[in-house]
Amino acid sequence: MWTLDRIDTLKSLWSAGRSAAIIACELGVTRNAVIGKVHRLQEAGEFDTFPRPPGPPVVRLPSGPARKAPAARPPKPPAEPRTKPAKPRRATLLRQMGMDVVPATPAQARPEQLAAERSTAWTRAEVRAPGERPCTLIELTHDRCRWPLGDPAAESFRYCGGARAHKSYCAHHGALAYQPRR
DNA sequence: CCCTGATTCGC
DNA sequence: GCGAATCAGG
Repeated sequence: MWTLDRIDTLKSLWSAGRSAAIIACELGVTRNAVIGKVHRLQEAGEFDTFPRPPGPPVVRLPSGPARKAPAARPPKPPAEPRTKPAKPRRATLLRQMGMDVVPATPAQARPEQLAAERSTAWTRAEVRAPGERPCTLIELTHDRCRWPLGDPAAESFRYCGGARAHKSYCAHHGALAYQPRR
């Protein structure tokens, strides 16, 4: 069911450049459900202030070197006919959500990956806002600021959680998010 | 084959 | 309104 909270989460994650598959995993629905809802919100004019920013997604997958192919494989037995279409594997979706994407030590991080992370909007959220009460997605209710803090792929990722004042944000972050045309 | 969003249309 | 199935593409 698309509650107000879930719609806000959808808008927040979609606007942050997260893919439909990732948002779907977060909300416990399918990718089609997410895409369909986004389209309906746009149709209803509800997404005017939540455009998907142009450019590549905020969280990028490493395009990494190809895995080594196994030397030889025994011939596969003919597959059983499927009764149901295959669902996307959860492991794949989790991998997409950023798990295992960042190497254990910074020294092992590939330069292009670090560059991609530096260029994301998330690194702008270093400044502490007044009234900030960092919270997880689960704790993020409708009346709390949805400004993202830190790397969404990291365990430490939080939302601002301050009192909602302007659109989806507290007064401080609302002023950052919505600036008058200069 | 991995993935992406877009569209249609029965429910 | 919802979202599975399908489509079109990287």
